[in-house]
Amino acid sequence: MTSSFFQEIKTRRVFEEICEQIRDRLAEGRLKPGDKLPPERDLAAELKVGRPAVREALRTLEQAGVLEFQMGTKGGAFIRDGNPFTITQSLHDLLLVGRVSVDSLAEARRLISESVIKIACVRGTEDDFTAIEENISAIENASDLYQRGEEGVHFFRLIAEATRNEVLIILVNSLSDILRYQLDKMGRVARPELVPLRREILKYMRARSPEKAEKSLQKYMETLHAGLSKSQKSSSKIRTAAKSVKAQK
Amino acid sequence: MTSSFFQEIKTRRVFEEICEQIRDRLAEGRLKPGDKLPPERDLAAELKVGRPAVREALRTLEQAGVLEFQMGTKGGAFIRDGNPFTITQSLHDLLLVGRVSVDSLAEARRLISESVIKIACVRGTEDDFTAIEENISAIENASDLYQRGEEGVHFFRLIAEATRNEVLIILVNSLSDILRYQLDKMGRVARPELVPLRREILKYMRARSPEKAEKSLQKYMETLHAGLSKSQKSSSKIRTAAKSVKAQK
DNA sequence: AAAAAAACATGGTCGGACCATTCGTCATTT
DNA sequence: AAATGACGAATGGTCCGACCATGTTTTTTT
Repeated sequence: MTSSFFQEIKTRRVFEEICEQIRDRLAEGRLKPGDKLPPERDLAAELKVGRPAVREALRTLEQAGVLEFQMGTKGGAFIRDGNPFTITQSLHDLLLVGRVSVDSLAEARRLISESVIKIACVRGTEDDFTAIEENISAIENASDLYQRGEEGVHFFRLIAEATRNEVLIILVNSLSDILRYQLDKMGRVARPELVPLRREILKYMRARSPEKAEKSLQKYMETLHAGLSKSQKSSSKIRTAAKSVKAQK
Repeated sequence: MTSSFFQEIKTRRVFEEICEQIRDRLAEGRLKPGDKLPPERDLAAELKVGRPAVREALRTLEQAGVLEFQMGTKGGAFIRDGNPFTITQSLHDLLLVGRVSVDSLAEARRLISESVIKIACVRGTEDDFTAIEENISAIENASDLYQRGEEGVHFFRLIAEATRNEVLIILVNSLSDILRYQLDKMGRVARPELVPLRREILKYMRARSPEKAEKSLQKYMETLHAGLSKSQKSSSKIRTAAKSVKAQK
């Protein structure tokens, strides 16, 4: 007999049914990004449930990045085209409750980035490389360490975008945002030794040399993550990154 | 003048403040997994807000995988140790609203798996390999295609677990669950040609040969994902995977 | 002592009310 | 006639109080 002969009994709550119905309409294509849901009161009447149940369902879907709200007349709940920040939030929550470590996040970023750069070498266009070049200049000319950090995350984002793979872009961005926040917490430091490496990476991308670009990126990552793992000892100092991490539009 | 001279005005809603306070308590270490929050009514009184606002906040945190609820006396809201399923849900929602494609999910899984197996070759223990061996037997002896699919996902999970990296485990599981669901939708097919490949992968893992194991995995992935990209044309048939995908405990 | 029933605490749901924000309309002013 | 401002309507945001559903604890009954 399999271990799943009996399945766990879970009381279905009203708001869960509502969520499922809305997700089903999405899957069927009867709801699409940009569409507006009926007013809460109408929805409640139609579903024969109370308004609080509807609100909890909509709130859940908002947190999931499926809905967004606008107030006032002509306001309401709109289907949005997703919100990659939910991935960041989820990963950060897993860090908060100790389910994942900073080390594992850093390693995941390193591995994914190494795959990403190889693809970016192949698929990147001259426009991508130009954008990266401008970003590198922006980093070098950054007026302060904060701005430098912002542009540093952007550096990874631009490389990921060159892959044209939405999932990789989202993952790289989420991991970068979280790790940058963790690095910031233990004090920002200048890393002038990274300057030549960035240009080296770009050079190899333009030369369409995945292996060399990957090698350069590995050196880059090594420098970037140096000292990160020490943070684990003071995990109680973790702060919620949601306040500082910029939402990914 | 920078483009961020004016910053967007965002009305802070009450429930958002409550969420932030709870996340802050988590970050400070004053709340830990297993802890129980005060009853909703008490929380509302303490925060000088209404019970609905508290409920919406708790609901949001439940959806985020930070809280779980139990009913009855001695019930309440408990801090849980995270819920990797939130990642699956988020990625699936992004697929539902068309923000990511099945192709990009498949490619991401392929790339991450290729990195994962190399690490698993190095860090895997004999226990890991034994578990994988038993899994392979389970796949071959599966009574039906459904069970075979279940065990097939488990195959990836076991390899990922050998890396000892929580983030990689979660990502591989999430991507596998979503892709398996997509594959199921277009009809399950037997793939006997995969049988020898699995044993080949395991053989190279035991031999600690990352490159050879990766090569075998690439062949495996190629077969597995064959025909997946056609699914994009009928994206309207996407169904919510939440009903079928097993929660990751 | 065991079983059944009642009491209780807690989340789940409901209905209604009122506030806050936004947009459209229309009167007022210039 | 055009800009300005006041008002009202629609909608989400919040609150209150009540009751239901569930699961634990206590009491009562057998």
